Amino acid sequence: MTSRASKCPECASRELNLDDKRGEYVCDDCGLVIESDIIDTGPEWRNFQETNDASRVGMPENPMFHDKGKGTTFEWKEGTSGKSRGQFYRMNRYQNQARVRTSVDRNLVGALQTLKKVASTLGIGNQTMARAAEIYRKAVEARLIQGRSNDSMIAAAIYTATRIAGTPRTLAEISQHSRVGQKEIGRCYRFMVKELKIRVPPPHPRDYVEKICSELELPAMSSGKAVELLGLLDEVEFSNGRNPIAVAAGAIYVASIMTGHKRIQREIAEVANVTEVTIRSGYREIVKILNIELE
DNA sequence: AAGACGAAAGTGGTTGA
DNA sequence: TCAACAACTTTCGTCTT
Repeated sequence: MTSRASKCPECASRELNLDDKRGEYVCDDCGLVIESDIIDTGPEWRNFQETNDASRVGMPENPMFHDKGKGTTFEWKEGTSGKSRGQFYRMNRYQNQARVRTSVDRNLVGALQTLKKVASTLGIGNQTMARAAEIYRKAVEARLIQGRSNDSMIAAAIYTATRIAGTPRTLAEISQHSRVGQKEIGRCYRFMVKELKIRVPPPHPRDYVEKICSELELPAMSSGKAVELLGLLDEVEFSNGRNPIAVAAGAIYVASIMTGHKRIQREIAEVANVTEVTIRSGYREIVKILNIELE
């Protein structure tokens, strides 16, 4: 049984949504702000935008650089004389030494490279990658890395970021691309989320529909139908305690038949990484609950 | 032959005493 | 800490088209 940790303490609703700009979780039903100041992904130049004070506040921070892109580099152009070239070289070197001085920064330099590599082989977008970097930075700053390997914490940060972004990757997927075992990633994830007080919404079957459907080359009509079915299933809390991927797979099977683009159970089972048996029992329950006649 | 079906036994994680 | 438990997997023989 999968536990559903995040519930609204006020009205017990499970509809908690992340307000990206404000870094808050808000209950859809009663509007209660569950926790604030989680991760601020908004631009850092609000001072300039929100007031008429035109003071210069610098570029938005880029979490993919260990110093968030704030460092200075000195450049020379073709034709600069040998003497000043040497000067520029020294200036850059001092500057770089200064930038990488603290232990946090030293850790971050290598880690962000690894993070980028792992995330891009997983096909994770820049937004989510940046969020993972931000989470990882917080973990380093909170001294959570000691006793754990960098790589496993990087993997955990990526896992967390994809879940928050609503495009969750499985532990197995991340494990495959990162040389860290699933269990280890899971352990680090739980530890990190707890220590940094990050609220991660439970994954919804809907989050997996796009990915599975596109791998099956199903048209938007079918994925739309699947999402629609999942919406109806929500009303009876069908997916409670179930593997959301399995639920999504079952709904997609039904939707593929209903929309005339049938995919066989084995195909769906393969891309969703569940067994045919699971899809079978899932979809049988779905058609029963929703009173759907197939064929 | 391909696809769907479901029984039986086993696994790993959660729950509640 | 441990047993009970639901969901899920693996395996495999059977039914349907």
